[in-house]
Amino acid sequence: MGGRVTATMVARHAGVSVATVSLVVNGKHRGRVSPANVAKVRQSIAELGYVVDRVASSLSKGSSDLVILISPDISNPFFAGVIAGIKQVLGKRYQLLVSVTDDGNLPQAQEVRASLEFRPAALLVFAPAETFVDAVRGHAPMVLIDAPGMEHLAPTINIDIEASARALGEHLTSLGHRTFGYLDSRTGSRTFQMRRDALMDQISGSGGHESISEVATSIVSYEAAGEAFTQAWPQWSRDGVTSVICATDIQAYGVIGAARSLGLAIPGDLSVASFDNLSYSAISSPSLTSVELPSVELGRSAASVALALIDGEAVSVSHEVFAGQLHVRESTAALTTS
Amino acid sequence: MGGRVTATMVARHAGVSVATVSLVVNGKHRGRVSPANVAKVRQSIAELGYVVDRVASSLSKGSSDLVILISPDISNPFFAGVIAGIKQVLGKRYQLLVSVTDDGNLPQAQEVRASLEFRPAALLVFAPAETFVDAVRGHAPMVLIDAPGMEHLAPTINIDIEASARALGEHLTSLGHRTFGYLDSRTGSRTFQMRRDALMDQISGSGGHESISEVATSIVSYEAAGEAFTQAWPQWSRDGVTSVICATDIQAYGVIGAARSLGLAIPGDLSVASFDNLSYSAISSPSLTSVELPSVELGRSAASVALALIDGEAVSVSHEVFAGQLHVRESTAALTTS
DNA sequence: CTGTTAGCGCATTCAA
DNA sequence: TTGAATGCGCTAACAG
Repeated sequence: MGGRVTATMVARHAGVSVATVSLVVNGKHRGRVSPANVAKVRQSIAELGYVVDRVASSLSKGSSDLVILISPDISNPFFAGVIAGIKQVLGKRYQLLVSVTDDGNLPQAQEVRASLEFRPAALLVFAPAETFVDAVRGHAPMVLIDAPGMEHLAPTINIDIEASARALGEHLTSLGHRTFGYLDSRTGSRTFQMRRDALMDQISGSGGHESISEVATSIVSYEAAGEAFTQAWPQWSRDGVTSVICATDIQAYGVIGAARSLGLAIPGDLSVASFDNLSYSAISSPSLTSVELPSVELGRSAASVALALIDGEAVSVSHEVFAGQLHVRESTAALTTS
Repeated sequence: MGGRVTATMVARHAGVSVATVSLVVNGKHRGRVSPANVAKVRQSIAELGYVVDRVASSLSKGSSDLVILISPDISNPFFAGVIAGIKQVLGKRYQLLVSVTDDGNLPQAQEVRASLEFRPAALLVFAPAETFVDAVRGHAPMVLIDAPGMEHLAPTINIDIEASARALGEHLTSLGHRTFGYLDSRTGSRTFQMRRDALMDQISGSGGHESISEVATSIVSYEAAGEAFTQAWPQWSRDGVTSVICATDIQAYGVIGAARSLGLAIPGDLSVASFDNLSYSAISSPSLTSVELPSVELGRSAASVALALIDGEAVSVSHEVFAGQLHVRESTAALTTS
């Protein structure tokens, strides 16, 4: 306390005015401040240990240097990749504020509005609910991540989930599977819905194949997924389900764990596959067949668009799409018995 | 743009002064504003869609409602637990800003200073380096998490890593293991050092037992750990190592993967154990013997102390300690052959 | 109880 | 090229 160094103190120390100090610290002194004064100011700044007060600066400028990412669930390591990508592109100039929604819910208008109170330079919203966009109304540049179907609302970075889902469907049908159980994510994000829809399209569209027998739902957690599976299995078993597909890897782990408890062999009795391709999926036992989602690229791209928006470039509702990649591993196998 | 509603506009709309509006929005109107005016203000706020500008508010008050967590590595799911715990306690009043350090480095003075620019209500620093504390000097209340040996600098929440490490050591020695390899974390945090030291104490102190033969080091990543193990194994093998202990679960996964590539059976040829007890550790194959670290409790406790500090309570350099819990699983087994 | 006033620290006019 | 003055929107002290 009391230890705060202000621009006024620097100005006095350097024998110049606050305005001069401001110009120097913001690098706007090209031909506006004499080299001698620039040097004096720099010296004083160093001696006094002055740091710009971003709060005051933000108030004066009308917007902060904060880029806020609103994301539904960072317990999924997938987000670590997204965040890493964002940070790479943002660099030192902007601080990333990660605002986590409660309980894996989709970002709502409320969260967006709360974030707006900080006058962020930009807002990155992951898998938003459909209803929230009005809240923003040109208050801050906004980029949507993984929000298929919302491209008309704001620049959006999407995963080409359809192609990936199809690839997964093809893989499983080619192994002889005909009846599937699907474990969805309860957050109800569009992206999850599309994963499921594209899969069902592929499977039922392959001619003569039965469609997914039933859809169980759980929040994205190991335990919840295990419980959901345990509950669904009696019915699924009667329906002849030979393969379970999960919206996320974490849920697949839960299913595998629960299936073991039920005495099922993976992939002998049941094939399991999912979306995310976390690192562990390569080494788990059985290793997990999974669709790799380009998390880092997603983050990088979103941040790039945000920067362009901040700089006033009229990003024409860009709609970038990154493709996923299917990794076939031990958890899926051909149907051996009938 | 142009759409920003200010307190002045609300005041005019409600026919009162800005001061009254301020009192109402801050809930400080108990006996200071007439019920009639409170109602009018509330009404106007709703009609106009007014939101407090936290930037201006922060400048005026001298500190923001931001609680900043500086953490070295959110790609480790362990942190998701810590963050969840913090958010539980912080509630709606304070926003949590997660500031991730680059590349899994320990939080340095630089990160702390940058965070200070936002005038946070409090700072939570995870596994800090020893050199950084001067940067804060009473600018903001600070709580250290998992920082053994730094209790004299600030209120600290620690894991009782010694007891856990001892439990792990006992488990392994009781299985007949006498020679150990240890895979450390390169970040060099005190907590990692203590994990190792306590283990060595236990092992060598058990009388007649050989101590850990050698210490390999890697950053906390699956790949790096695998490489470190592959490099260390020839020597370890000659030394008679029968058990490898890792500073984190993620590294243990790497070791298990690498060991497999070398044709080693786990736990037949080699027992593996570690610290963290991530969810996956229960279902990996072999499932992993691991010390559970109380991540959520850690976060909750740190946030509680932070709130107390914010409220001006003189937290007497509290030094809370949470115990870990050993989960024995398949990756460790008794020595069968000699 | 209520309104008026004076900053918070900085960026940005506008004169000089 | 520089400095003094103004305002960003709000809170807190003060006066009514």
